[in-house]
Amino acid sequence: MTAERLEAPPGPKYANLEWAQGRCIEAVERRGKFLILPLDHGLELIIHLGMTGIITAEKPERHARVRLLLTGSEPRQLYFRDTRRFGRFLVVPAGDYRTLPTLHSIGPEPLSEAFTEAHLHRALQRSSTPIKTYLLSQRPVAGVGNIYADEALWSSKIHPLTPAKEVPERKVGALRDAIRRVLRASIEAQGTTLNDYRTVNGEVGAYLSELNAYGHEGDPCPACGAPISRRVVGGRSTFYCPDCQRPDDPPRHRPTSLSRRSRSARKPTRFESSR
DNA sequence: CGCATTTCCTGGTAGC
DNA sequence: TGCTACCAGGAAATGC
Repeated sequence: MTAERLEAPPGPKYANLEWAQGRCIEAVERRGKFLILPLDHGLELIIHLGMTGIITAEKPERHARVRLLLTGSEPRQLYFRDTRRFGRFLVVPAGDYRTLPTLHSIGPEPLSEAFTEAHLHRALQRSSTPIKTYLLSQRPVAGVGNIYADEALWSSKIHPLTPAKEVPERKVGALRDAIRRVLRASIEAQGTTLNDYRTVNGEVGAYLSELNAYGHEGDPCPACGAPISRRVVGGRSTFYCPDCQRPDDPPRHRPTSLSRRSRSARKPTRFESSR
């Protein structure tokens, strides 16, 4: 194969493409959101699609960053198109992730047996950063992005600003299960298309219609009817139910319209008061 | 080291 | 219509 840099400036996001010259792709693997393609001669091709990246056999009219020439018995061309340049496409010595620090500290695959409640509990004990931000760091578990962090926290009734180590022990199992359930369901629906995302076959993902919190500011919470709130956490849009996801214990029973009314006059929660 | 904030990047759109 | 301002977010860089 060969890999040719097209509309892409020099820099760490598209590094060492010349090393791919003459190499063979030996496998296609994945860790979290990173694609890892082991090459011969002890190299690896690392691809991260970012927000808008896609691998396509058709030459894109715009934003083609890399062209791969596969020189097998049946030569093929593949293009990496990446409108917003949030993606990466680079060659590294196998396992040398010095320019990809997230791959150093990435957590277990969410759908693997390694991602247990005990693992998540231990991981959460290590950080006092807000649980939402910590999930996005990829450290406790791989592959959770902004949408699925919000959905999993909504499902497990955890306020996104809760310091990771303060997530109640009894909710850790629910969070682990919610992460797995949400990711499985989204994969089943071919992902979530807000604007740009397309599957490898060019189709939109249908999980958008299954979202309970993300993007639903002001809409009634599907669980309790309270309006979904939005605020910025760690620089990212964050949607949550201020009633289901209270910092302290959630209601024990399904709320009635009477108890909802009474809660609307409740004192601000610890996170609301620090705004 | 931990944690918070800023940066990268383009296209779509709200508002005037 | 044309302009500016802002928003979307994964991961790295920067600041303290």
